[in-house]
Amino acid sequence: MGILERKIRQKENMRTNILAVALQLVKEEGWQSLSIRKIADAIEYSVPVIYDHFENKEAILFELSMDGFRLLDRLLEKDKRKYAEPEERLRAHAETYWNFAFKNPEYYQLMYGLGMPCSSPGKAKPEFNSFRDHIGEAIEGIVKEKKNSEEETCFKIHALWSVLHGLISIVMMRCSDIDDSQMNKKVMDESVDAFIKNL
Amino acid sequence: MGILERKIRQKENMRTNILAVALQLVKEEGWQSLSIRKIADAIEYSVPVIYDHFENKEAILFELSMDGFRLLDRLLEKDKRKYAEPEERLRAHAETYWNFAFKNPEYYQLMYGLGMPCSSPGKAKPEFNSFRDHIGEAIEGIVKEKKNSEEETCFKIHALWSVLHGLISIVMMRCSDIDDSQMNKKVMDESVDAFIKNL
DNA sequence: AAGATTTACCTAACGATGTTAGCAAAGGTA
DNA sequence: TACCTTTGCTAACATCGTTAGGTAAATCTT
Repeated sequence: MGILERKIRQKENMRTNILAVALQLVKEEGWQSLSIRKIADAIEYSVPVIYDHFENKEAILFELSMDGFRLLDRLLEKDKRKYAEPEERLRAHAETYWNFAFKNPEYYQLMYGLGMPCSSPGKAKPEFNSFRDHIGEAIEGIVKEKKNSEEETCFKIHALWSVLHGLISIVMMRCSDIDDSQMNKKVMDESVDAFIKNL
Repeated sequence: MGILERKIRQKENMRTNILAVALQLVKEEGWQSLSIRKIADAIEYSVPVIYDHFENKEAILFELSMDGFRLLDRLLEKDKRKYAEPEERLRAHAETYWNFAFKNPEYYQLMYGLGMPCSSPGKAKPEFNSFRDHIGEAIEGIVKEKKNSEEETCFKIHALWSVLHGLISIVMMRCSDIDDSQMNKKVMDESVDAFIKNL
C-alpha cells in the first residue's frame, strides 16, 4: 500500500518546506528576526507542527548551515573539475569562496557564526572542513616538489583560509570604513598572490 | 552646594556599575545569557532604573564594546612607546592584538560581532579603526623608502588585519579542528613573517 | 460498516525576554 | 506646611522558544 509512502513523502515535504521558508524569511529580514512563529505562519500551520519535524530552533539553523556547506562544496567540486593545474585551481577556490560568501551572506553568517547567537559552530561537522580540504589539496599540488613537511602545509592552509575569512568577515560586518567592493576584491587578489608567491 | 555634585557622582557610579556588572556577567555566562533583569538583579535595583542610564540593551553593549576598543588602543600605544623600530613595532602590534583577543574574548566577540546578535558593528566608530591606524603607521615606517603608493599601503593594512582577524575568529569560533593554541600562535607568527617579507 | 487506535493538528499556556506606563515615596524648595 | 522634582518600584505589554493536553480526522482492526 502506497499510503505509508505518501505519508513519508508528505512528512519530507513539510520538512523541506520549513527549511525553505525559514531561509526565505532570513533572506528578507535577517537572522535576528527569524522566529518559529513566523515560520509557522509562512507554512500555514500552527507552531507545534514545526516541533514534529525539528527538535528546536537550533536544529533548523543547523540544518540550514549544512545546506550552506553542501552548496559551497558543490561549487568547489566544480572548480576541481574545471582546473587541473594546482595554482589555477587554488585561485579559483579562493574566488569561489569569496563569491559564495557575498552571494549568500545568510549562509556564510550562519556557517561561521557572524553576528548571530552562535548556533552552528561548536559541533564538529565534516562539512566544516570542506573548504580546508579543497585548498589543502591544491596547495599540496603546488608545493609537492618542495620538501615541505605536512605540518608546514597545514600551517599554509590555515593561513590562506584566515586571510579569506578575515577579509570577508570584516567586509560583511562593516568593521572597515572601506566599503568599495571592487577594492576589497583587489585586496583579496593581492593577498592570494602574495600567499602563492610565498609558498 | 555639593549636593548636586553628589547626585551626579551617584548617577555616574550607577552607570559604571551597570557596565561593570554586565561585563562580569558576560565573563561568567557568555553574551547569550546576558539579560537586563540579571543586570538589575546584580546591581540590586529594579529593572527600569537601567533604562534611566541607557536607552536600551544595545546601548549597554555598545558602551562595552567601546571599552574594549579603548583597552586595545591603550595596549597598542604601549607598544608604540616601547618599540621605535617599525618592523619590531609591527610584530609587537600583531602579538598584542592576538593576546588581547584571547585574554578578553568577551570584548573581542562583542567588538567584531562574533557569535552574537550583531549589536555593535554597523555604526561607524572612530575607535573601530584604532588597530588599523596603528599597524598602518608601522607599515608605512617599514615601507617608506620603497615607492609604494598610498593605495598599496592601504591594501597591505587590510591584508594583515584580515589574517589576524580571520585566524582569531576561526580559533575563537572553533571552526577548525585544530585546537592547539601553540600551533595556532605559530600559524600567526609565520603569517606575520610572510607578510613582512612580502612588503 | 462499526469500533478502536493511531495520527495530525490546534489552542492555550509557561517561563523568559526587552521595554514602558504609571504610581508611590523621598528629598529639596518655597 | 505645601509643592515639585527626583528616584525607584510594581505591573504590565508584546514577543520569544517550547510544551502539555485536547480534538477531530484518518487509519487500522474486526
